[in-house]
Amino acid sequence: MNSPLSHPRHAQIAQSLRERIAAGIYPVGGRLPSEAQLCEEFGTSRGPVRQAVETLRQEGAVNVTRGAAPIVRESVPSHPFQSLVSFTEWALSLGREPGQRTLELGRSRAEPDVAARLGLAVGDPVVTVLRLRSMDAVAMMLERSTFPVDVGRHLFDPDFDPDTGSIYRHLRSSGVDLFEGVHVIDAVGADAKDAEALAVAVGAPLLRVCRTVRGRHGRVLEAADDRYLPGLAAVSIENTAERRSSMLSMLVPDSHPA
Amino acid sequence: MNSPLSHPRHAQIAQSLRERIAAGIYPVGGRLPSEAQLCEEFGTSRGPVRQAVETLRQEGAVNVTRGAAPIVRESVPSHPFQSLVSFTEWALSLGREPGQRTLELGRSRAEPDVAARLGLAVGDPVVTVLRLRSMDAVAMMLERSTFPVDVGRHLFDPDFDPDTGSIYRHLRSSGVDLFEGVHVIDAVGADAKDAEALAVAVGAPLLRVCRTVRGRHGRVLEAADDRYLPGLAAVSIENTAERRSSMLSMLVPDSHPA
DNA sequence: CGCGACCACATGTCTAGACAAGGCGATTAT
DNA sequence: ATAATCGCCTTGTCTAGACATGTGGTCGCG
Repeated sequence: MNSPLSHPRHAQIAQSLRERIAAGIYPVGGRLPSEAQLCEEFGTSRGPVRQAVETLRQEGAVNVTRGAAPIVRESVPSHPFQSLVSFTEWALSLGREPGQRTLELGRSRAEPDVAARLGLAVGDPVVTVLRLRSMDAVAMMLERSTFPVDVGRHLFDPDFDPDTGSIYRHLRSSGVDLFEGVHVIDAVGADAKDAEALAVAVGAPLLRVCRTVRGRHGRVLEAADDRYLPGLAAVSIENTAERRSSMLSMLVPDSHPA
Repeated sequence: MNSPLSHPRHAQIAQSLRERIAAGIYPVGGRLPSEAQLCEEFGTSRGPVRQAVETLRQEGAVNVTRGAAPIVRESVPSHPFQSLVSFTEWALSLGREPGQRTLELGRSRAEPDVAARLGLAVGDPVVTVLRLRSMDAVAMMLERSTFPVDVGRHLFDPDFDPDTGSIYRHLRSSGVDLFEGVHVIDAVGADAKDAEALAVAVGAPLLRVCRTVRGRHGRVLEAADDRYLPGLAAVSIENTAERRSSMLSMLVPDSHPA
């Protein structure tokens, strides 16, 4: 019977703290109020307050130490899941104008590598998209995306224009539940298609991000290969000694060096 | 400091659960015992048990849903902080043999870019290391590392051999408290030094990881520029819709220095 | 045999209180 | 003036219990 239904108290408190930090009410380098003060202000016990502060700590917004109130960290804006999966959301969160030009869109049959990533058999039908993504009208990334047909068919909906809207927003509104993503990052030399679309020489270094997006029950809903122009984009990861990180691991291919 | 026996209960429970998952006692796809059962087994109230399960959830080891016991996820081994900062620890955690050859080691004066990252003035004295890192005797990465003098001076200790030991292990045992790291990842073309050390052509694509490691109070203790041969190493990041991630953000430089 | 309703059980959230351990400032001693 | 000390305050950990809410299997009905 809370006022904003379905939002638990700890989430409300966390959101309040986020907004106050963003507004400068709690300045960078300064301290948050103590848990006791927050308890009194929000009228709760320590549980929800501690959960809210813990959330902010995980987001990197505050530094928590025993014995003293949390310190507001220099702002590394944290990105919700959408920003990590959707180029459109990412650009908007940076205050920039996302753009896209669809170079190819159609049905085809899964190649072995894509089939493996999607969990399909080789030759199974899939939907593939090739889009050139830009930010503030500057070409930045070439996106090769592959969906199983029951997901990709939404891209042919009459109310969706792949040159205008965000694929992810459309998929979400179509009831596709994107839950988790794995990003594998490495460097590659531009192939012929990359070179033409991004206006670089063949073999020029590109930052490749292979995204594999799954639904809540683990089914792969998208396998993508994004190639970014270096210097325009980079991936930043932060971690501390306080906790293990499942979010980052460096991988070495199983195949041993030849 | 922290004796292993002084670990709080929730950490002990989390470690037990990790080991049981690794041993297959809780098989992948199966369910953990319910909180009530764990409470009884470990003789605690729900608090520590919930904290332990939450830790495993953040590490990506289990999927937690309301109404049913957590499901053990397909194992993506999570890496503690050390593995992300130390090439040696990383290699060992993969069961491989780390190697290194020190190409340069000495004192110099901070260039503008390094000075900015270390929080020093241009021309301040620093210690720089250039090492070729290998795994199972295969060259994999060229590491350019810079330390403030009061940190880097430990590299000249008579009991330390930069061609044998892990720099991080030595620094830690010298009392340097490495607490958090930021990794910025992009792609670059090999310069002359890279090309020679890694045996590739000038301009060949390399995966660059710029590490900035800080102590507990935010002081920068190391600024490094690691360049990996593509195909031998990649960075993997995982995140879900359940919570915001401060650990990954894609950056766009405001202006773009050569 | 198919299927919907139901219920036991699971996790999510919150309360109130207690003690332990560390930080930080004020006070005191050198 | 400087350094060590003391004590208050803050966070870390844990207990015991309560209610809300979602899952999944069972059982009965059609």
